[in-house]
Amino acid sequence: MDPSRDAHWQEAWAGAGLSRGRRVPGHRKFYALVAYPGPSGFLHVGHLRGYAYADPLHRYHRMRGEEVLFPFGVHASGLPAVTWSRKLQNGDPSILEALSERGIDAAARARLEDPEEAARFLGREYLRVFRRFGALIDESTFLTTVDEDYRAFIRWQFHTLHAAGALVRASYFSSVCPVCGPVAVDPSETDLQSGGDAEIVKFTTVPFRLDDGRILLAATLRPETVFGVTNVWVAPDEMLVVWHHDSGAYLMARPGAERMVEQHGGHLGHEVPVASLRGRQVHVPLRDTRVPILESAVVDPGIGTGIVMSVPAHAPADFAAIGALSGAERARLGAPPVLLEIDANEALSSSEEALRAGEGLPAERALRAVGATSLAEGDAVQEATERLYRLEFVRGRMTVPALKGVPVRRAREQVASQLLPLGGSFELQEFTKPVICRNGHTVVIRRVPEQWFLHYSDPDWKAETKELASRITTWPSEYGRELPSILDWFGDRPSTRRGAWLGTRFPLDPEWIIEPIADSTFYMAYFVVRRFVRDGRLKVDDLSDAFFDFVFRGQGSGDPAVDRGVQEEVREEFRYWYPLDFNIGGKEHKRVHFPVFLYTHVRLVPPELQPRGIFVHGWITGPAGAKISKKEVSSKGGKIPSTDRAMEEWGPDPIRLYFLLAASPSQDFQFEATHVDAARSRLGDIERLVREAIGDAAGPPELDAWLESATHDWVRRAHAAFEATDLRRAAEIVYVEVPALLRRYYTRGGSPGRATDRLVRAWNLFLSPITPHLAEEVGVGRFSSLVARALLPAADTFASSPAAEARESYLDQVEEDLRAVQRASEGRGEGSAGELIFYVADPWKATLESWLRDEVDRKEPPSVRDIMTRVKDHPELVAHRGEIPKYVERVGASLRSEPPREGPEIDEVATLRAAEGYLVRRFGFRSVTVHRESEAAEHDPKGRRDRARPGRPAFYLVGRPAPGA
RNA sequence: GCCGGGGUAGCCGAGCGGCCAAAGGCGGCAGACUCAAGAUCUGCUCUCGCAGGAGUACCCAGGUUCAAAUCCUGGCCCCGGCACCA
Repeated sequence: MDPSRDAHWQEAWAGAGLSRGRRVPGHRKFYALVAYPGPSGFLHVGHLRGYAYADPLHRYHRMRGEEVLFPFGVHASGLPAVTWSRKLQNGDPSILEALSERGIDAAARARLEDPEEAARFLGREYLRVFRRFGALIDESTFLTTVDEDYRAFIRWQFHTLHAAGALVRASYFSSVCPVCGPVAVDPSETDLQSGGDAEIVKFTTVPFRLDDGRILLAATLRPETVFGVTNVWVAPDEMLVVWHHDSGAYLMARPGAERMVEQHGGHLGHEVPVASLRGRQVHVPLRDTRVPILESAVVDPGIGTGIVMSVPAHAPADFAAIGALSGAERARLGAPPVLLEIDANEALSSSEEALRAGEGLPAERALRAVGATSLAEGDAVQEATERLYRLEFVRGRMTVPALKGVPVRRAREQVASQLLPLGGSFELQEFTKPVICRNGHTVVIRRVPEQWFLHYSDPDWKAETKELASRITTWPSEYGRELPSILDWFGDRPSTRRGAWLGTRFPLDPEWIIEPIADSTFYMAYFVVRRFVRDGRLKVDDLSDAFFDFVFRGQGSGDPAVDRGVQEEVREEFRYWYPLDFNIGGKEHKRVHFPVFLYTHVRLVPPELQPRGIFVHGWITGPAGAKISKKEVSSKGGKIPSTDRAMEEWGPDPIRLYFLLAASPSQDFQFEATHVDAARSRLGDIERLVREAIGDAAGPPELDAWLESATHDWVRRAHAAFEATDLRRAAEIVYVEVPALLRRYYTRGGSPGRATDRLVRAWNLFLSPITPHLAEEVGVGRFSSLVARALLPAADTFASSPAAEARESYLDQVEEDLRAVQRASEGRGEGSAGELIFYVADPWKATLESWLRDEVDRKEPPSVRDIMTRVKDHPELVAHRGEIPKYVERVGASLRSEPPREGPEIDEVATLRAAEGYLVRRFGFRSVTVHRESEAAEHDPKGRRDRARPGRPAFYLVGRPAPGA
């Protein structure tokens, strides 16, 4: 079809007001949306996937006569728009290019340096793209989460949640740039220059007291190994610093001390050179013993506190460091104690076994396993450390008297809690690698006191949410099974933060801004109200708590200052569209957005208004399943085209069809331009088939009956697939099966006429949900108004004829057999056959096979003996008793793996005779003749007629010599 | 580590106990059409074949079953999430 026509139909839909959701009392409704996107930049085709499912669902329901609502907004909260604006401000070339392509002049561009403006701009841009994609979005709902009316809504939501006891306060660790404010540390590096893949490690600090009362504060990941400490390491020639906290004074390296201040307060004091500690001893906590302070390069002063407790038996690095000491020093330390053992009953993997080979301390053996001998082999020592730690953590049990038999993972917690009352034991968090913010500052982890949390760990709230999760429909259903464990794992979440973020000020404390995940959990309800604001029937000032209490919860009588009638109308509107039928989103929402969406609805509305469904789709990936990178989306060489480029290249319908057919919605798949080409050419075929099928002449009655019946069947199945939101199945039926059916009808000798016309009318309508532009284009002249608002036919519009369908599948089977034989004879170079003679099985064989089938159903092996006993009493079969044993042998075994024959009996002879002309044409035979087995003796030179089975006629291909032979 | 998802023909991907040598597409081969190329259409695309069949196959190794790509056990490998990132 002509791609320039796409816009024509989009305007026609808009002109007809199709996208506008209307409340029609008494009509069924369908309300679904795609989880709104953040304004992080321009879109590529991958972003359209959710809409490729959402729009067909809406269109399907519209064509069932339901009222539908498909809203859209932009989740401007948080950093994405801020980051985008900053990039624009810094002259990011790809943004500048995209803007100039869209005709944005310098003045308009300058306005976009304001993040809120940028969010609105990108939102309108997304709307334009979705319109171009053919999605019928109700644009009167369009909002961003930084609009004042939305903020009023969010303030109400938080007042209400607070009143319901859903908010609590506690301290919290947050990644923050000391200059720019909070940042998200994640691999996408939206907020960062580098270090997005850093992980957070949590050290426990352990105090080692000097005789003078000062404390060396070591940091460890394995507090339980305090029982194996032989000495304390410090970095040679370093400077330590005193950290004052409460009444304590702790010595440690400066970087760690600074982290301690961030995370636990206090302040730093004077410096102390390591050299001044030389030769001194410290007391080991939880043990009545003293160990020496030693210097070693094993210590990196940047990690932890720069003070390391040495556990040579279990830490390969410590063992290696001891090896570098002088003999005298080593002698002073004595034999390092072994603290734990690996359960001998545990089955170990071969790599784990390797760690334990040979003699010596565990650390010694681990070093041997990786082939390291000295501290200089850093990577190998590191590997030994990681492998040994993992093994001991997962499989080890303590052997020290105080903790005998306790699994290491439990001992770790126990020791940590024993250390706590001693003072000086803190949690110290740090990144595994430097994290640098967008503006070049080093990101730190800071403790935020009095952070507001949403109290998702509340057992009652959680239980109610799990109950809701068990009621909703999920696609795929696996997600429904995952949800309970996700909800179990779900803990309290910070709901506010400070910094340069977009969002709504927290009404209970305007110092804080509501956190982006928390302000996007109930917005489905607000879309309904938004339309009234947009139409000017409500003003921002009208959106008071009293108003929302009434509209969403039916509490009170609304805001006295607002027109009563309008409030009641909004309430009605909300009651009409709610509950939400589907929340559609990518799999990234599985553990964050969808759970909080359920949680919030549980708190705010009664069960009958709580969500009905969640639809999760996978991602479009780059090669090898990797996440799409920036390079791949880049305008030139990128494999993933921008939305506009894709629309120009293919138009919306091929992409929509490609998305539906390429993979199951829940799976990730790689974008392949050649596959979109294929979808486009498939649509070309379909267009031709639809256009050619017009006519009103009757075809062969049996063929027409079959086509009619097959149509009954696919229409029924297509409805079932859409109703079950099995969109891929629906697409398969409409775009693969139906064209194949029509082609088969022609091959079988049908031609365009009344029968194809009827089929194609239904087909044309079914093309509309997924490829709406094509459906309109080919529907011109066939339908008086837009296809998009016509009603889909019911299956019963078409007469079902099991007999006609049985005849066709019989013929299918016959053709399959013929082809198998032809293949074999062609392999011998015999060329194609000239004559075809059929022998149709005698009726007694059907009786016999039904007996065999009985035995199979009873799970008995077919037995000649049993059959022969039954034959005795059966006059019809007695006559054939000579042939029966052979037949049972031949057919009995294969019957087991054949499906039972279903459907009505057919007249094989008549069916084959009716198909004579077809078979001649199809296979190029000179002639086709059909005999009953019992009457075929003189026409069966090769004795093939015995092979005939009910439903599988025997045949003889009278060979014709190959040309030239 | 924990929690998910996966490993299917040259490639992308359906299937998830018997109708499976495995949908659909891409790529490849052959034929039709064309002066030719492209586009389009038709057929083929694991191996063998003594006529509708046999053999080998769905990561590997075992097991359950009359029957396994599909169920179970154990390996190996890949991908994602792990907390504020929507």
